[in-house]
Amino acid sequence: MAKQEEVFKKVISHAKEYGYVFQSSEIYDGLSAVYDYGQNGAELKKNIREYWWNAMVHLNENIVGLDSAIFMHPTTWKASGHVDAFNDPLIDNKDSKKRYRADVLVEDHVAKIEAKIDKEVQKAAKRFGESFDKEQFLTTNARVLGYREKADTIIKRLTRSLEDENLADVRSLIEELEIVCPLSGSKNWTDVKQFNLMFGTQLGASAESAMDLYLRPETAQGIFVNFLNVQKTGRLKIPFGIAQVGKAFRNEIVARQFIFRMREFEQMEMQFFIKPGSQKEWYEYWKEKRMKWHLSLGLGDDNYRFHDHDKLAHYADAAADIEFRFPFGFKELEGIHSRTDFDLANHQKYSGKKLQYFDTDLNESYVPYVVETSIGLDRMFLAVFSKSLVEEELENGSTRTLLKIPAILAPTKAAVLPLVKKDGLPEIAHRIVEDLKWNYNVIYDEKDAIGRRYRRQDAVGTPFCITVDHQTKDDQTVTLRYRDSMDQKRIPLSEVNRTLTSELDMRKWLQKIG
RNA sequence: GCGAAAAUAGCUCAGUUGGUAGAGCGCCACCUUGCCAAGGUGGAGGUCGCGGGUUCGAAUCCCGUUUUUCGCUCCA
Repeated sequence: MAKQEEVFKKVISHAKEYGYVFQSSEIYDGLSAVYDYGQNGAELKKNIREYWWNAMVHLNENIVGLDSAIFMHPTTWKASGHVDAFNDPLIDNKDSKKRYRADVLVEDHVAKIEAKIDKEVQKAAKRFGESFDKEQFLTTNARVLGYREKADTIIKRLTRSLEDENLADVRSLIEELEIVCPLSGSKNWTDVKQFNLMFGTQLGASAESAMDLYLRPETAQGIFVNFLNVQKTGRLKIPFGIAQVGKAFRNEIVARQFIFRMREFEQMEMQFFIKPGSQKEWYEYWKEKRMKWHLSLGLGDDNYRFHDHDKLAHYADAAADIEFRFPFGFKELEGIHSRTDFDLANHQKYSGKKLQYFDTDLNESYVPYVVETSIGLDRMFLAVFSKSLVEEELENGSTRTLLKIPAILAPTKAAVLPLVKKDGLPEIAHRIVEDLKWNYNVIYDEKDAIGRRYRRQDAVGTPFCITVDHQTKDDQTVTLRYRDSMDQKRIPLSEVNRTLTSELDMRKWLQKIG
């Protein structure tokens, strides 16, 4: 455990030291759970985004892209369920220091009452044997009716209090029911506090005409509300997908673990629209497809695993996470959800606009079902970065700090280095940079001994070094040095661009997806 | 949000019973070397997270606060 912590600390300081991730507003003491990406972080993030976009949008004929706005009509969030579900009334127990959802505490209490009803039913069934009529018993037995009424009254009062945002009454309810903390058995509760996980803001410059808005807590809804626009203008036939990358915002109660859980984060989501009833097979299809995408980067197959959800979100009929072995353990990296027609049907209901697809094969209209893949770009960044950072023991006993980011994602693809900064070598090196920069992000470095420059590039994650020496002037060859193996080979100057092209060919990487 | 720990140079850290801040690495300039870092010379960089208090005097003691990490909790 202590070792894990050490590794994670190293990841964080390396990310800062080499211009990948800085804390936001650092000169003002920082802002909690908000981070900025530096010169190299911006490149890595962009490359991950591109790798995803190519794999999803360009390599699938039936998937198209979208870039919808962060602001959306407020009703969107009613339809999506976020207004209700993202508002949690929470209560703390002062003795056990545990926090609970107040409504869940009450619901659990009601469940206990309902368990008593079941018990009565079982007892009666035993007593009456085959002549037992369950329906009749439930509607006539005095004890059962008493329990029933009690349960209904509680739920009604809870529902009304929540609707009226009367949190004081929720607390009174908990006290009147003498609900105790499951852990400490204590009835020593704090007030019920409301936590809104969505960020609010206003549209309109003057206060009177302002409209309350939320910053989107997920990008998916932008896809759903544009479903018909895209389908019709793109002449798309089911099954088809819409993909989008963009910022989302959540006012997390606890946002922690570096860039793993931030208040402002970036999602890469794809909503795949399908025929109702086919969700099971598409859900399996995308689980497998997405896992292959991850494995294509070669970060280590045993660092990934599926985690199937038992408890499902309000919209889903099946859900699984792809978990990654982060420095602090296996955690969710991507989610694959079978969302049924929950979102489209609700938008249809709230907007009064038909969101249906006419299936020419079946000769009928229906609201499509949706299978979603949703990956956190920042989490993917952390996965790549943390797994790439290694300290390597060399044969001579020294250690080498190495950031072996997959070459396709590396911020800088190659460093061009003159062996010495005289005898015309810098000029040749500069010419190489001039040539390569049209295709790749490359840098020039002439400071310090060549070995040190190699190590510098190792630490910042540059996969290739191209070294110009005196021999270059004689036979037009340079040394190509590989970051991971430290191997070097001589190649003709004229081959440099082609060699990089082959090493960095997205086809070569993405074809592993199959 | 509760509890614990921490915050000193870009990074990692030292700093004695309270007496005006140091190292290593890194960075910059010049010299030297020239295919796997840590040769030489010179240099830049810190109101010791921030704000109060105690004191003749605070990086050091006290209170508050911010940020980070860990545990609990939460996580569509």
